[in-house]
Amino acid sequence: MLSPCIDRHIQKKGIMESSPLIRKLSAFVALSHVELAMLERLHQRQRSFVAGSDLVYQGQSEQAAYILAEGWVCSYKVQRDGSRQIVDFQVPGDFLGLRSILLRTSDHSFEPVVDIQATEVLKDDLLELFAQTPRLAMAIFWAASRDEAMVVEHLVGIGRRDADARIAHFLLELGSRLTLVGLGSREEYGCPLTQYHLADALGLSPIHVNRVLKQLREAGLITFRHGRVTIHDHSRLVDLAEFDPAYLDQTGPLLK
Amino acid sequence: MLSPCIDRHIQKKGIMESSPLIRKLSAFVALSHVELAMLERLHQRQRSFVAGSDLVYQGQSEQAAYILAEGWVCSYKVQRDGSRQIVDFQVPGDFLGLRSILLRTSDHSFEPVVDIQATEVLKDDLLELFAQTPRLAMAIFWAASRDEAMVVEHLVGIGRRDADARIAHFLLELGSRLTLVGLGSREEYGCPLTQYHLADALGLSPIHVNRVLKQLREAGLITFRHGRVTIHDHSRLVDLAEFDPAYLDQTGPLLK
DNA sequence: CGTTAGTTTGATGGTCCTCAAGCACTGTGG
DNA sequence: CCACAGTGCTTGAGGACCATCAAACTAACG
Repeated sequence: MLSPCIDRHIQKKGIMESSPLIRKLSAFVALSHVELAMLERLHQRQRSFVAGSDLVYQGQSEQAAYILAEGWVCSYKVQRDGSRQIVDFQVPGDFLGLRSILLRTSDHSFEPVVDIQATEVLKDDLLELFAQTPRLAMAIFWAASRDEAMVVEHLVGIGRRDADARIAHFLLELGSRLTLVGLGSREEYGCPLTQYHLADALGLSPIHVNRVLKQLREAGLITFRHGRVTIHDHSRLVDLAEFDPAYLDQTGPLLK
Repeated sequence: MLSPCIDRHIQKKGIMESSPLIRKLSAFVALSHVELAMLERLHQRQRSFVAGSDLVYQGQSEQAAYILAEGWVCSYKVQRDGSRQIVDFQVPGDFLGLRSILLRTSDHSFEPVVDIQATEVLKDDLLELFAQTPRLAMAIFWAASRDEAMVVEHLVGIGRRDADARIAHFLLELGSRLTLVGLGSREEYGCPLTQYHLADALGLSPIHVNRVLKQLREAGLITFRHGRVTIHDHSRLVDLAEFDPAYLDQTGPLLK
């Protein structure tokens, strides 16, 4: 009667209080107990970082990645004139710096938006994981592919959508991502970003972001306020943003 | 006296007429003979595609990637209103659709800019390669990371650079990439793109692209004409574009 | 109660888009 | 040989979207 007991233990953890990463990867593969245990072992080396001071500096040449456990981070590049472009936000369950682990220098910086908890993952840990459990390797590669798809969609938004659609699309994407890891719903989610963050991410000025947010709010579509995003009319918002979540690829486990 | 002979054979191929992919990966790892042979074996299933008709359709769910041997391709997403955003261009030696191999649906389309030659790579071939030669897997993962870094830089360009700098940066990046695979020099390279391609890639209108190109030409910086890009004043152009090629990570073999 | 971070509003102007049309080159068929 | 259509490049005029400058307002916090 031992193994059922272990079963129940893991299942309980898996369903009740599983880490955001596990929830996310479960959208791709149904993870076995062994794989869950491997992932668990990865979560040693817990680190904390305070809001505002960078984790990784642009130009730094080190080889560590992180799994974000709690809080929000943004990755960005700064220009010579001081303006910055936020490339992406990381929410719990996301990897940080996975891409730059193989490039000679990190090509961008990470800044915690709020105080965060993250677990450090060394290059060698990852390579070992890849060698031992190919399915897990696939799952992590899937997560990386999904991250890149988000960057691509972001690119399309900045290149081809006007400010309204751009903001609407961005807030809808965040909603989907947070819902996947159990931190939001279709109607609302907590969001510690300022309007300046939105501006830096979307290639707009903070003033214009403010005006568009006001407009969306008064149109009864969405409210962005006091660290909370509330979606009043989901379908009209989707229509305005031309939001098609297919690129997020989170419609349920693919591999059994 | 057999193995030296083979040696010379491979070396000759390696230096004189090696494939663009091999030249590119050699910027990351110094490849052994075994690894070279593995790569060679990947180049079965040669395919040709004609300019204009898509390789992979947006929304298609299939799992093949390609290695581009000859010609140019662009990957793009179309909007509902018909405008399109080109995400990236692929030149010889580049992978196509490597990312979408794990996502349920391809999140973008590929269009050959000119007639192309490409070799098809199946998911399983790739997985087998990964299992057998970890160093080669690393090299391919490096190439994928580099591709993503280019998309990120592209994002920054559209978000934060004005039209002049954006075009200058774009043409400088192409020059660096082509030089790496032996298809260009610091001063010039062949380029089959139209001004419409530039517009679709850079989030500008074709009209504006034309005006800016004229301006850059008259300033004695760069000429984009008759399928050829000529860089007249490299350092001033780099300055205008704030071009820092670090993100391309092609400064020579990293792993011995 | 002053300071700071974040939000809000107004006025002005520039970059870049859209509409419109002419030009150059290439290939095609009468 | 020449009209022609098609593709790509070029130029002009007017206007939209969004940036910049300036400043008031609110809320949180020591």
